[in-house]
Amino acid sequence: MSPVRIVIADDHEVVRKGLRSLLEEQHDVEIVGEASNGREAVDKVAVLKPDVVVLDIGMPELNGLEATRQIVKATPRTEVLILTVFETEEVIREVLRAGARGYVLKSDAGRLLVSAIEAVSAHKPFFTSRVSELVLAGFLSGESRPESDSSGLPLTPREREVLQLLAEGKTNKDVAAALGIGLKTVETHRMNLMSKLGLHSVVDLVRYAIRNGIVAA
Amino acid sequence: MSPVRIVIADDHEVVRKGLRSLLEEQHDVEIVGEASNGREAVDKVAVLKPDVVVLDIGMPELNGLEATRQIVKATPRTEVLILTVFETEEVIREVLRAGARGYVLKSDAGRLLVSAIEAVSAHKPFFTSRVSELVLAGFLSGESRPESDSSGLPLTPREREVLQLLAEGKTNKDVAAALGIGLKTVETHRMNLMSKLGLHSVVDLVRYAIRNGIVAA
DNA sequence: GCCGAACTCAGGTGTATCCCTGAGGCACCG
DNA sequence: CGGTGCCTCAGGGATACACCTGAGTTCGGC
Repeated sequence: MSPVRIVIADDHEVVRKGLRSLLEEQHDVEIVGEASNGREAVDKVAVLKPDVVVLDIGMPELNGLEATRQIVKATPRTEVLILTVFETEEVIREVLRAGARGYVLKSDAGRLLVSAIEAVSAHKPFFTSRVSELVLAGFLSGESRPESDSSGLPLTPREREVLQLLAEGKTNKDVAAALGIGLKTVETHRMNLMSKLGLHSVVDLVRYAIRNGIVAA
Repeated sequence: MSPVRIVIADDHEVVRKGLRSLLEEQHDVEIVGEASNGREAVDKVAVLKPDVVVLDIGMPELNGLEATRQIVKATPRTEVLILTVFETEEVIREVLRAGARGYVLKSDAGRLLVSAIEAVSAHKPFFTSRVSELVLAGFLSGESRPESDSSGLPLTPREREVLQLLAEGKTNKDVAAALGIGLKTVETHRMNLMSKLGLHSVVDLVRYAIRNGIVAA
């Protein structure tokens, strides 16, 4: 059986070289190319047509999400395996929807990455446990429990507005004044936000808002 | 000549394993330990007393800056080499001032990391070119001020520690438990923090911590 | 014209926070 | 050996937040 041919895309050279070294310890894989941004990844995959491309999400030029879309379209026989630090539900859902078959967090064990490559190269999906939870929750909420929506929901415009103001450091009272609505209404929005996002404090809301670009850090 | 003994600290397992694999290709280095957060790094360095500790900056529990301070104080014979994605002047200055001897960006070449370890293990400083520019610029632009300090009041080590834990979403009670101190003590630290920084809520503290790289967003 | 989704508001209970004052132990330093 | 800075902890009062239930409005769509 011929070795699994892989292209690695990550904007940090040290990380790429580390991954290359780590993966080449396996005798049945071959790193045929590297890319330091999304556009380069798309091009190299199109030329080299590897079995698997390992993609980071936070990359310049073209991010991993958009790169996934283009690779899936242009080189459908190459499987996409995401390797990143992001673990917010939005990002995971979007990238899986775009066609990625695997999702591994950088905080996961190195051995998991090897397993993920084995699985994905055999055209089987592979998710890290934390990602699996989210995928499963989305599956359940879509299939059996129509009402339980602790995840997988869009925020309403008003909720985003409240979230942004809260993340800017305003108190409930400040937000109420800014929007010209009652204090209790703001509290309701905040409660709904935390419920939808699975968070439990303003601090978490702020971190979420910054991570998702709703406010600048 | 005996091999250079190294401890690696990075919160991403995949990255640690990659670095280990990359560095062990050199016959003259030995990875004697790994840590996934700053506190663990400080502890392992104290026990293992390696020649070099490779530290990431964005780590939970205790960030790389604070870890550097504690390592330099507790285990002065171990040289600190920073390996991170941060390249803002403020962060670089702070960590070098804290006692780090080397600074390499994750976007730099893997070969540079090897060179850096060689230099640092020989007790010689090593900077990436981009870092060198900043260091030089700072040197030229008159680092004449004695040691008064950057902006406003200096935070004590304990305060920075409390700040980071709070910014990670922990409540006062959580922080008290994590540090093994009383709830009231945490409240005092928090009060002093807000007073020193001119802030008035935990949300502001979180934003401050993220802006200044004390915690990752 | 009814239904659902979004927005609005209220009451209540418990916990967390903010801010103040005060104070003991400890290490370092002139 | 007294001073200073840091860490530790306490009491208490005012405010804000977390979580719950319930409910009226508007507006667009089937």
